[in-house]
Amino acid sequence: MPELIEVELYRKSAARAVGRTISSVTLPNLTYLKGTQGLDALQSATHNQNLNQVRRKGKLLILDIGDRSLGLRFGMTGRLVVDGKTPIERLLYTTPKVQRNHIRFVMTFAQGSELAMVDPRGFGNIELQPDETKLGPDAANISRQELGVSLKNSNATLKARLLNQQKISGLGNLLCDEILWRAGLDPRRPCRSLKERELDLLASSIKRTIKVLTQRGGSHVGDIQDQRRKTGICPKDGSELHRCSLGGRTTWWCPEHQR
DNA sequence: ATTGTGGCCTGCCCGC
DNA sequence: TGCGGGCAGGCCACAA
Repeated sequence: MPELIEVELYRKSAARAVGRTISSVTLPNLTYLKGTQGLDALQSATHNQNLNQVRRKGKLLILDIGDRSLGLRFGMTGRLVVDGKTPIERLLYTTPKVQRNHIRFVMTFAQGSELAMVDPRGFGNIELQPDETKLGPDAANISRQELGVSLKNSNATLKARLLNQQKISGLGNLLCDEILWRAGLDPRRPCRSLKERELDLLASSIKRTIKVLTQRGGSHVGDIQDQRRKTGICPKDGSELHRCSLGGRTTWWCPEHQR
């Protein structure tokens, strides 16, 4: 469940390797390489090149290498390990143990040490020159006006739209539920039904929730996280939370105050 | 075009 | 006790 908050931690962790020279990359399973460029292209694009910068857009971590870019996607269970350290030991829905066959990608530096991706379920991938324009504005920086554009004229449910990385990037299932719970908005609402005042609320809830959960240390430490289960109770008003599937993801919300 | 669904894959938990 | 089914959710291919 690496969402924007976790990937931002990965970015900071990877930043320690900026300025190093890449001596080799290892990809135990070729299916982990996504896109049109093959292994040869990846190797020649990285060999003896410098890691110039590390950026993030949504859940995509971007390594600028020489004059190329390499995108890292972590799927549900992907962790970044830099110089043998990972900023997140415990990830929801997966084990903290590092198994050899879960190592999906290793970048070795001439200066020593390495940057690696560990991903038990293998839903993540890497891609040379990922198309960053496919991603909507980053949720951590999205403006009120951009949010309006992302949601307007859509019949999709609010929840599904917030999960759509092309419209707004970086939010995953847990963050979405927390954001909507805090904003008091029903996740099943069609986007186009939102009033201006409600969009204001949503925009500030996105900002606030990301800030608070970043301080707490992850997407999984929201106020309703412990209640995302059968007979879970709304921490605000004590109502029993409802559950349904929206955008293909399990959604929990409070029928009392989320309207 | 837009929106919804299923499947990828592994590990954990629950019930029989 | 041990096993198997269900579930977790990021993302893509595909369906309606």
